[in-house]
Amino acid sequence: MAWTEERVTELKKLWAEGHSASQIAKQLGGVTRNAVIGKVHRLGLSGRATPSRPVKRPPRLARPKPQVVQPIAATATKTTTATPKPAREASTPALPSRMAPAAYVKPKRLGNGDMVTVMTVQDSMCKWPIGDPADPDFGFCGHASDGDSPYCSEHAKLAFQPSRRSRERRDTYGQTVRKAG
DNA sequence: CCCTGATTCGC
DNA sequence: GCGAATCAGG
Repeated sequence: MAWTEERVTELKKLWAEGHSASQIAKQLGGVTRNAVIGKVHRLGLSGRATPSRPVKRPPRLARPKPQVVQPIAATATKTTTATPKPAREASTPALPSRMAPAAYVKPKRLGNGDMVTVMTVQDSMCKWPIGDPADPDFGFCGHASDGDSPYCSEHAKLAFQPSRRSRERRDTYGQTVRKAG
């Protein structure tokens, strides 16, 4: 497929609209995304609004030649192919930068008893939810958790009950909940 | 493993 | 000029 003026125009348009190279290639048809990118570069309109990163990588080495077929030359000039083992780079001295644990924030009385909030709950504290997450007063139990459990011994019992009869219907919990953060 | 754009280079 | 191969990264 040749790059006719029309196709180039379309390419420019789609590219300007922010479509990805693969999208454009798909729409134009007959070309791969590589072709699109190549054309885009040749047209000199490569850097639009870079989707994510500025990406400034150092110059890449020239494309190594695969040299798939290697018929044995009559005049064997190359005797041995030295295979230099890439010496293991010196490992970066790991910085012992360990973040100091956040200062313990003593749960204040929020009018919710011993409850802690999402801001104050932390490790070793029972994370059993109290109240409605949508509620401003929502918080957690906050009692000492039971070992590895995220809950205190009391709530752990509630949290890990064997099974609820059976989950006859799985309607409510499909994949609907995803961004309830 | 999916995707993205970037680059090189044989054609 | 073209685009596959490859790279570098999200």
